[in-house]
Amino acid sequence: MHDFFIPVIETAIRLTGIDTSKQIIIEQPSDKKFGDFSTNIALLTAKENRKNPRELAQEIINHLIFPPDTVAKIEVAGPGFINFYLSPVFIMKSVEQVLHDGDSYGKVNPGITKKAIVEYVSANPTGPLTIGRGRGGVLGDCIANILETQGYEVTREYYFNDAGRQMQILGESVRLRYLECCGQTIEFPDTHYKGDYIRDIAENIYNKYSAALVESSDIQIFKNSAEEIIFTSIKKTLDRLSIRHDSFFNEHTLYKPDEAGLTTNQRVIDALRKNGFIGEYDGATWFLTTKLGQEKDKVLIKSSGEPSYRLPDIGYHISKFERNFSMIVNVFGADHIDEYPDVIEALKILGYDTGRIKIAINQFVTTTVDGQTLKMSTRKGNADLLDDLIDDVGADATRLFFIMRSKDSHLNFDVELAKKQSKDNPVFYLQYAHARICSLLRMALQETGFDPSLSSEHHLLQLLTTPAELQLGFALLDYPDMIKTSLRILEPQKMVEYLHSLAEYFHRFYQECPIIKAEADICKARLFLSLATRQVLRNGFRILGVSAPESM
RNA sequence: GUGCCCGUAGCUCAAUGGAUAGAGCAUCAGCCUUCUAAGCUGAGGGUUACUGGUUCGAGUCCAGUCGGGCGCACCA
Repeated sequence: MHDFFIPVIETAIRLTGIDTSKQIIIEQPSDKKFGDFSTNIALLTAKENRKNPRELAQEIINHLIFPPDTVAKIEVAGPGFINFYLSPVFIMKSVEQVLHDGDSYGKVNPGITKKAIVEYVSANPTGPLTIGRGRGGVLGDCIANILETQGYEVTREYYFNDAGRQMQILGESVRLRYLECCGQTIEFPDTHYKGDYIRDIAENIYNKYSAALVESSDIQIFKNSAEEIIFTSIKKTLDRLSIRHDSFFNEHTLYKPDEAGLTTNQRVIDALRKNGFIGEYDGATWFLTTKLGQEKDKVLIKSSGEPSYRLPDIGYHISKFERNFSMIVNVFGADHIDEYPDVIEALKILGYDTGRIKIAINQFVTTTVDGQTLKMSTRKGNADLLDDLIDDVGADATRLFFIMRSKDSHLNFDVELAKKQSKDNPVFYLQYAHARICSLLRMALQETGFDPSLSSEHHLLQLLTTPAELQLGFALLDYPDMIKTSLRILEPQKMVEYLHSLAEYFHRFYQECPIIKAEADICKARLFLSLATRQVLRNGFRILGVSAPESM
């Protein structure tokens, strides 16, 4: 609706002859008695123009020209707000638009395709996915879904490294468990992976090779088997939550020389060195971040000659730029919070437009079962596993619970609540609204022969004028704006909140307005309104990755 | 010690710098011979951790204090 209001207001301001350097903001007042939309532009510009805000607001109003049957009332209120009230006809015409657009309602048709990349999960294959990773996975998936509705061609990417020290330790951990399988008594170091899955992998190898590998000190076969088994299990877990990736980017790619014989890592070092940000001491190569005001320099190449994770990370982001993504979204957990500023700084030095990069950091998840909190750590092997959670509460509840709170809030996942098949569980509230509409439409077909596809009768919607109907209609009209907001702040939680209100408005409408029992035209109009509501619920559910049951 | 996140109703959480801070759960009182009561209506419940500052206007921005979480490796 911003596009609807802004040009008209801009014109009016120009006609009043005042300074318009301030940006015009259209907002929805918290209370409907202040209108459907409102702007504070008179308040913002009054001082610099030495005018009384209320008088200025009235002057602006005098020059506002909206198309007929759109804005029913405009008034000055409070200290100088301009409040707009939409006409019922306008609201109901928007509902016709929902029915017309169907699955595309809320989507933006791009003139030029913009490319976006969303990187999420990106767990190295050292163990099964934890609940914490799951939150990031669902968050990333939803952000990617939102981007797709806004005209982006989205690449969903998983970045991983199967070469580093952690993978060595993984291989060693499996080898030790294998030796146990062969009857040896071993001492298991604290630094190694202790989870039961390591034993399973070791047994798997033992079943295949018996004791043939006992003498070999080569851990390659242990590492490789572990990687294969673990990666398969990670993908399977993600699949259960409908989280998918188009591209798995192995860090190894960055170690391959180009035509000039240089690896990406070498190119990064050279470019940073040219700009004076590389130093060599203590046998290592450093990114001189102290020059940027940080406390410590950061190692790029270890004294062993291997790159630290930071160097390929920079190279990886260069690859994102070289693949021409106009928006680059990185989703990761709060434990990686210190990782990205260095990468951004390096990219800035190298001349990349870091404004394209958006970081979405999700805070941790604590799960409570019977009031007890569980904590996770992959290495100690006491991780709370994502698979167990899905087994427990199902995919819909898992997804919805992960994103029904803002990503910045430390999520408290109440397992008992998510398990409940009752109204306490927010998942059911949303799905129930959908199922109820489906049931209603089935009944309507049976009783009145209602045909949802009769678009020639959509104009009947304009007969609807009760507060409950208009409130519901307005919410449907608001859907496209809500998606845009959700994208701007990278926050699918907005969508959950919106759908909750939509469901609530529908239930109220259903309660107050007889539908099948109403007079024929009103009946049709109300069925169309229900149909439009179901459409928006479905579109929203699709973005969140929650199923839309036809009956419950 | 330091960087980031959080502190809002009994509990879990909302609130692009706007008007009287809102939902759900829990508590209490109503609504099914009528399209799904997994629903609806109403009531109670607040010094937005604290102290200053900026602003016409602060839960929101700035400074500081207190409390909780996560980081601060030549691990990723």
